[in-house]
Amino acid sequence: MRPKLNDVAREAGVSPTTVSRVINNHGYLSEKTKNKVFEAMKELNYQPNSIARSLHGKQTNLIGVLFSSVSNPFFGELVEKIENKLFKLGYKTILCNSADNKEKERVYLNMLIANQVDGIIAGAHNLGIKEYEKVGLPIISFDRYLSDTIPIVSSDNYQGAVLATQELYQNGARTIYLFASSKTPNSPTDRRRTGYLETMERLNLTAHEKVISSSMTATVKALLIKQILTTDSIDGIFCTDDLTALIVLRQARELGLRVPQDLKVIGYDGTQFIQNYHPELTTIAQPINDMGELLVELLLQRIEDEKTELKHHYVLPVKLIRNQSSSQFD
Amino acid sequence: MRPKLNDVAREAGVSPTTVSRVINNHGYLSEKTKNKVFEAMKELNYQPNSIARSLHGKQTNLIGVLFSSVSNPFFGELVEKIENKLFKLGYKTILCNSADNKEKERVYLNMLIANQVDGIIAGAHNLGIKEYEKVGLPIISFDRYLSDTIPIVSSDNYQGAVLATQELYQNGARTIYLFASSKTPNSPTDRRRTGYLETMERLNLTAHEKVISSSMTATVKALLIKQILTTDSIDGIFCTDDLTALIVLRQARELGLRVPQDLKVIGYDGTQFIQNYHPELTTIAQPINDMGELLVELLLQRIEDEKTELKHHYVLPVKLIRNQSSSQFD
DNA sequence: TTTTTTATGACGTACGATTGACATATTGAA
DNA sequence: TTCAATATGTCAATCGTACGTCATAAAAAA
Repeated sequence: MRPKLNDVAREAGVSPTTVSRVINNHGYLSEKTKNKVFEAMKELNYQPNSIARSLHGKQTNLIGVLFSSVSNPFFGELVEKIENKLFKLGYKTILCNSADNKEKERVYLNMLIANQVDGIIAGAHNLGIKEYEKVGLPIISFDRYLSDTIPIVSSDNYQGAVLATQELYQNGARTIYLFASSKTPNSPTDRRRTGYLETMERLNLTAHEKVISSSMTATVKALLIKQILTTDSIDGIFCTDDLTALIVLRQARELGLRVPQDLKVIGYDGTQFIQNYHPELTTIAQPINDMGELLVELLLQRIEDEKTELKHHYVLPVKLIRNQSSSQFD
Repeated sequence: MRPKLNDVAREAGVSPTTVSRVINNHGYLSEKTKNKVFEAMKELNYQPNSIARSLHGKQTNLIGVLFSSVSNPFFGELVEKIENKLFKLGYKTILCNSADNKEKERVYLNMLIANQVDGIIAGAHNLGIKEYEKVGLPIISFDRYLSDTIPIVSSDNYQGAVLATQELYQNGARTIYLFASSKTPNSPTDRRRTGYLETMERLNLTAHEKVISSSMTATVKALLIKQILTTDSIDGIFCTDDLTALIVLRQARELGLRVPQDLKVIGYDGTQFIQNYHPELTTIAQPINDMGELLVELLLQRIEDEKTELKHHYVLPVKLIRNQSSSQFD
């Protein structure tokens, strides 16, 4: 049986109240007593039962972190940043991988409520506004609109797309395609799409959109992309995520297309992973670190004071990482 | 204020006791009352406060999942499997990224205890046996020895190394190097090392070991590897992880070494990610799915009955995934 | 009709810690 | 010496739920 507050009191030769006071640093306390109590705690390897403390209305210091999947390096890295920051501030991360499953997301949401989490960082959004609004907990959303009261943190998707399209253009591409992972409004991909479309228009070029759905397996994506590369005559592709860009590079190589001479490719996300292991890929890097920090920062502000005025949308700048896949002399 | 059991009782026009009975399906209950209660629960959007339930001695249904980092695709995928399985069985995952930091790991361990987790899956091990033994909770370890009482789940590291080395040999390599991510006993890498060494001996070949420390950045690794490839005359490399293998492939390409003609390379892990995005790499695939399932399975057995007899070491079979990096005709 | 079985309510205690009210003792300063 | 500040103890209520004990009533079986 784990030791409890009373055991510590007995061990230290003080009253339970005093032990509680020491733990919470509450009221008058002499150094001597404090030390006695601390020693007793160490001796018994005592950890205050946070369940009991939470029941008292104290915070649980639990934060629900809801993403579709951590096996995607982008989310893996973002979740890692978030977890790190939360840990530093004394919070614990409950990891929820919704796998883009509406039902799972709903169950998770309820579970988080039942577990009295202090707040939620939501990076998976398959549910409607209503479901999120009735949660009644501080929520910060990553990169997607949930409701008018839930702040959003995202990278500058529009500007990223503009940069990407311009980069392709400046390096000589004229038949520039967009490979988008989905085509849903309210999704970040859609701002990237808009950025692409408007830039193409400004450049007086014809836009070409292809949806490479994120629900497809890599093999199917590869097949589809190979087909597009074979039938269409393309010299520039902006992929709304790096992983799709990797497939494009591979298919291009297999088809004997030279990159960047025949085909310029640019991705989006710019994870550390991509930078480390695919330094040939030009990409729009999201500020993963800053986004993680900000998500946590804002959430904690809301937790400390639920009436804190927050902007509805925090847009963080992106950065073009120019590499060989778009520019011969990088 | 969130609704409580009493509110539900009032709403449903029954006694609190009855509501509790409905929730826990305890004692005699008519369909009619059940429905009334369920409707009231839905009406008020009521979620039993799991904090309060836990305090009452029930399980918390929280599991601590301790790994060094989820941004590494291998751990990302494994954690995802674990989280999935746990979720299916009604458990919640508290994610802990120790970042190979001893202090962080210790703090996390204490935190998990304070949070009354029902058990721990430990995939980060920088602490000594004692620290893990005094946790006093069901623990299952991934791929590393923690103590005599803590079961281990791992892939067949020895056999994997044997397969890898043989594969290189059978494809003609004779100067076969081992690129190991560390050189600590008790670590899985060490069994891979042993497998390599013994196979080399059996083949009457001279072993060559190089440590490519996992604490180095990708750039430094690349530099070091380039140097080795330049000075030493090598025709086969077994890397104890896939990411290092990727760097080797890239450096070889930059040095004009043809793979697999001049140099054969084989990695270890075989994540879905590698299979999707680097289908050229021959690798020893760990059964990530099975390992995740087994880790959870064993842990829950221990939780349900702490005296369950478990084997001390569960070794799951690995599979050679033969691709172009080791064999010209794959 | 009598006895079981089924269905619900009322009440109290427990889980482990927090916290306020109140009492008492030991200091040190005025 | 006397008052205030400091230091500790006792006691009880509280958080939201679970569940055992009793009591009671209705429905079903004997």
